[in-house]
Amino acid sequence: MKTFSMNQLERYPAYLKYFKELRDQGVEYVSSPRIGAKLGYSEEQVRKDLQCVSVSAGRPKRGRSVEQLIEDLETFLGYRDVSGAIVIGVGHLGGALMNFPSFNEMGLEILAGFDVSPSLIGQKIGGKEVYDYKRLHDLMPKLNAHIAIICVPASIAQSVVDSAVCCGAKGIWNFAPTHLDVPEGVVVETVDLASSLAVLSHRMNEANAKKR
Amino acid sequence: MKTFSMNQLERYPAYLKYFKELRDQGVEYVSSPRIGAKLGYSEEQVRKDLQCVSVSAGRPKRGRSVEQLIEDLETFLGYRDVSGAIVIGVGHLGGALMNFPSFNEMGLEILAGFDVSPSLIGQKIGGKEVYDYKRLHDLMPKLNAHIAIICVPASIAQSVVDSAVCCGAKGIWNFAPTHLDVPEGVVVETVDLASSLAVLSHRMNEANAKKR
DNA sequence: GAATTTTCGGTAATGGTTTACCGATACATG
DNA sequence: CATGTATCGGTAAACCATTACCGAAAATTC
Repeated sequence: MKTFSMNQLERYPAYLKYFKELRDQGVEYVSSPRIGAKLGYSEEQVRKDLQCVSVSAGRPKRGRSVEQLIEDLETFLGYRDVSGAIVIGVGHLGGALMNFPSFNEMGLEILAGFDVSPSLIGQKIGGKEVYDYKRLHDLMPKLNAHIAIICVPASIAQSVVDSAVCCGAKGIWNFAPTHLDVPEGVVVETVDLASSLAVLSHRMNEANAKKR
Repeated sequence: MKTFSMNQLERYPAYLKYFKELRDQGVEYVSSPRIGAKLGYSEEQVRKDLQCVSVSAGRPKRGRSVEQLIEDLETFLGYRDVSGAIVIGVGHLGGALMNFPSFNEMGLEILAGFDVSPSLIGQKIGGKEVYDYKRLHDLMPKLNAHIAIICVPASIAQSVVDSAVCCGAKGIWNFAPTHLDVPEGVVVETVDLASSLAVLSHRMNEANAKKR
């Protein structure tokens, strides 16, 4: 197995999803050009991406085994070892994530939510209990959760993260629009809607300018 | 103004957010090293990033004018011209986006939602009406919405996007976990949670492996 | 007002990612 | 069984992004 870049890593889930579709359709083999056409990548890029994660080689004129690719990618992405996570901040977004059905397929299990709002504490959202945020120190270690999903306002996100790290969080999935500092050994991944929107707007302007 | 990359574009919203915080604190000037320390970038990168969007030069020993930076970035990011958008699929996620308060600050105005569920049609979510999806062709042009925010299941996302494009959508903000094909002149930006999670998991594994 | 410090802008070097190309190989076809 | 074609893996080139460096300039200090 070769080395791979962050960009490649970001593409792998899309490959896996497509391969599962193919499997459901009964397709046994798939070629790089076909994959590229479907997902919007060049065939060279597809080949290079898959070479990094695939144990077996592709066969000329046929392509690669769909079943094998799925196995390789699931193993590579860690979808077969489940990590426990908690959601901190069960507002609209936090609640939506707790209701998200497909995290389980990705090796992520949301175990519980935490919030300060009395109207939420004790409720079940997406089948998981919402606990009082005060009980984080007590419950997070017991739940054996290593990922904290941060859905609180930006203004308090840093202090919430500090608490989560203190309770044993090794990964922070940050949905608050702010940069977070964490100690060595803890990882932060931020989902930044503002960035995504900036890219969309910019490309829309570009497309519009080109037209004229 | 120089050329800039997509990566830089993604960083600009974070800069802007920080500069607004500084303004609220009454800070008038800010230097690149200070910005970098706060946001986790190198000072060289900050300088290069800001040189691309800033009209005025920074001053040695002082830095750049916070007020000027905010103006430059807001103009550059298009936060001063508002685009109308609609949400298609008012489930947990779509509803959360309709309730999101800060899109207005980013030049995005959500005008309405569309869904097929009778229990949602006619409701108000985040102060905006939810209409029957059947009325998309009728209403989308009247609303003058150019962005469609896709929050439907992946299986129907492509057909929904085709309809939205047909109704005049020039930009697609895609929250469905699937690749979408659109005609020339239309832009798609996908928010891919699976990718983000893959990066988080991978970096957690790396951090964990390093520790030993 | 001279010396020191901080930050600046610009350019060069580095590192990383994507694209392009090429000979080899397995399958399909006649 | 020979020929043609689609796809493969690998390597080289091109492209883009980040990092490092340096002389200059504005503010501060003495």
